[in-house]
Amino acid sequence: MSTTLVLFRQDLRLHDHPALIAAASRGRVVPVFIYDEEQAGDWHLGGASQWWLHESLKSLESSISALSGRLILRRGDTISVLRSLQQESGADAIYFSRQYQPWSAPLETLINNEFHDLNVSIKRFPGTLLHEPGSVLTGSGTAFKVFTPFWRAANKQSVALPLGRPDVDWHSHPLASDDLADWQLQPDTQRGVPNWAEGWQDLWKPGEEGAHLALTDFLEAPVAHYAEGRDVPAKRYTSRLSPHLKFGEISPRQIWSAAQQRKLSAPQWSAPIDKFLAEVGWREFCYQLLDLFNDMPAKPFKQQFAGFPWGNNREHLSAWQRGQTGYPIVDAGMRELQHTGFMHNRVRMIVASFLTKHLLVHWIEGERWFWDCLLDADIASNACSWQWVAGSGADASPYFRIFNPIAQGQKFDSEGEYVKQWCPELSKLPKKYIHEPWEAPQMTLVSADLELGTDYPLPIVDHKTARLGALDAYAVIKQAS
DNA sequence: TTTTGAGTTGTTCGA
DNA sequence: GTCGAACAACTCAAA
Repeated sequence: MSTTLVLFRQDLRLHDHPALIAAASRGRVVPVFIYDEEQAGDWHLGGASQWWLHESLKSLESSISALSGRLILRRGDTISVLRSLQQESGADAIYFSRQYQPWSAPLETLINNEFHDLNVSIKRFPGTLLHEPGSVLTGSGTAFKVFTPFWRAANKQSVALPLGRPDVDWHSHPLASDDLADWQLQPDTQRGVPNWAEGWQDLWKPGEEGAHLALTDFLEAPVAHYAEGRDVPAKRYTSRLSPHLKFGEISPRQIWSAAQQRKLSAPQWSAPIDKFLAEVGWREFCYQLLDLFNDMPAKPFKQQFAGFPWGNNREHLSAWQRGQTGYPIVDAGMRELQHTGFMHNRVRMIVASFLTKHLLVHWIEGERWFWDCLLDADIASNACSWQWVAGSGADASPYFRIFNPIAQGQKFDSEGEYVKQWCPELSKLPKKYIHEPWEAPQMTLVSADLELGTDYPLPIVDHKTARLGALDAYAVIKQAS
């Protein structure tokens, strides 16, 4: 009887899991998750993501327990842990889903080398992307660097139907397993750590079941309004699937398949459903770009940006991080991020444009902050999106596209609902001034119980001046290219 | 090889 | 108040 170690990584699900299916078909299965803090180097899981990981593992643990199995948790160096687990369990194979982070391929090679001479079969399986990097190419065989043609070409390829959950003969040997709580992935108020994740339990339902609920709820009705609604941060017209997808609680092809079915049952919603799928397409696009350019998280994709005159104003960066820039839509977004581990997509663009263009702070600072604060922080999407906003990425936003935080607020949060939710000190301000409180007459401020500079900051930079400054800075790039 | 058309999400200015 | 043009030129992808 064969025994296979299934190494769970960012694929914390039991359905549509090719590695698990293959393992189940050959005999007993030992499900393992290894918490390796060194593996990703600078890009170890951020705080918010650690919270989610804890919850997601708890969920996977209980799903496996319900099927009379036991998820083995171990902490430490992946190779050493695998070596001892293989010995303890007598496994003759190790299966896992392929991952695409820059540090994943080297690790997979190490695993191969480690077990090569021990007669342990190492196999990796797809399951994290719709299209493997390298499988969607231009006519001349190169990677696409523009999204639209990439997605058109990708859509000409078929996507297989998702697979079901296999019947698994779980290994019953008493292997030692860590207690999840000992990993201290979450703030521990008993140890005096402030509970920055207060209330997150009510906002999110990590785990495979929660992922499918989110998908079903979204496709049930909100998706109908997706095309325009996704731009309104006060409304719930986005899927909020990103953290589930990041941890692989749901696979992109499960999403793809459910969306295609929805197009059949609600053909009138085909357009917004395709719009939604294009966002899944962006995730694919980002991963194939990362595959093409491993340094994406730290280096500009466009060479000429290496000499960009970024400022390094720590006070500006700190005001941005704390949601104290004096621009309500920016501050609301940054506070939503702090309080929920999430930020609405439209607002992500606004705050990112503000940091990189108004404040001329290097995009990598924003990338790092998002990495720590976002539940859905994903190495490919995060890096590509920051570079897209900054202008240094593939298919990037042109340099002169500088979001006006006042106009964006007025356009997408016209009633000021979103701002009032996250910046309660502005809640009595009439909506005429909600996106530019400094324009309000003194009388209005008094009756709104608001003293600018005390209750809420004055703008840390003037929009018009900052915009011109950004255009100047980008002129340097023009000359360089 | 050369040519041609197109490219996620915007803003400002002036008619 | 609304609308179109300018912003600036480049790179990509396909014919």
